[in-house]
Amino acid sequence: MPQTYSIRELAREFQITPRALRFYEDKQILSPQRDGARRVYSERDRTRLKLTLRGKRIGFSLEECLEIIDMYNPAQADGKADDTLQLLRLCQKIGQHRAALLGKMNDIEATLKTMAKVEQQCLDKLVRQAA
Amino acid sequence: MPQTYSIRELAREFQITPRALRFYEDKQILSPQRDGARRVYSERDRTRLKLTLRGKRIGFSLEECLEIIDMYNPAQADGKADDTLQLLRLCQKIGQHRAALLGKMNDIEATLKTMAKVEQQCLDKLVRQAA
DNA sequence: TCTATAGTTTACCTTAACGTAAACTTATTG
DNA sequence: CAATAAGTTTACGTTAAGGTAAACTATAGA
Repeated sequence: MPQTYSIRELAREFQITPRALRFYEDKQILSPQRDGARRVYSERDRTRLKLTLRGKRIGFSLEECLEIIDMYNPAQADGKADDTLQLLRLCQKIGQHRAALLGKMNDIEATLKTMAKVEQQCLDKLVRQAA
Repeated sequence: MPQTYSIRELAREFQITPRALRFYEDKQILSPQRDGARRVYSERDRTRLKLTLRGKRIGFSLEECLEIIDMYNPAQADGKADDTLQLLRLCQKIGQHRAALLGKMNDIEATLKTMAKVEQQCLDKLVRQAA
């Protein structure tokens, strides 16, 4: 039988509160099963949560996270499958997201460079003071 | 004489509103001079704005942006200059920020990998449909 | 049986980052 | 001189992402 998790287990593992998990459910990011009234999270929920938190860390809103996750999640294997147009649109979206991510990478690299400079100046001063 | 900018010029250049610029001033990020009542932004303000927007794009709050900018800005050349302890603390902070940024880079790379996979699957399907 | 412990829903509160509207002041221009 | 256009302050509104409190249920252990 497949792994499942209680709300507290997931909360503890990812260092968030149960409230946040319920909130994400409200936002359609998670959709746990129920055991009576209790939420029972599946491995799929756990994965979606992980991706959500990853998205948040790089500055995406929950709405954006949801869009990205749903996009990359071929769970919609409904009857008629994806038609050509859908697939092409997906490719377009991927291109856009890739551009956004590469932009963020550039921003990070630029910041890292500045930091390295400041660190050098800083160390130089320290050396001079210790001399 | 040094370059200066009106609120509208800066707003247009960075695709934000004058309101946002006033807001950043309120948050101590910018501190434009005045010509009567009008704000006159210096090159320094422009740079700080640029760094702020860069920080925002990689998911930092305005408060974090301010901290980072002030840290990397050796404008506090006050009388007694930086003492050893201050410099060491700065190095520590830089280390922390670097770790955060590297973490974000990893998150981005992981996302890019997933995207590439999905794109491949997508293109495979398209090829099959077109065949 | 009493009491922790984990869980639930409902509902209002909070913070960040602005948006929006009102009411008013210069500066320029037809 | 009237009318834009750009700017100002003050103040209330809004959205996202939860926090927090109240009131209640279910279950496991002393």
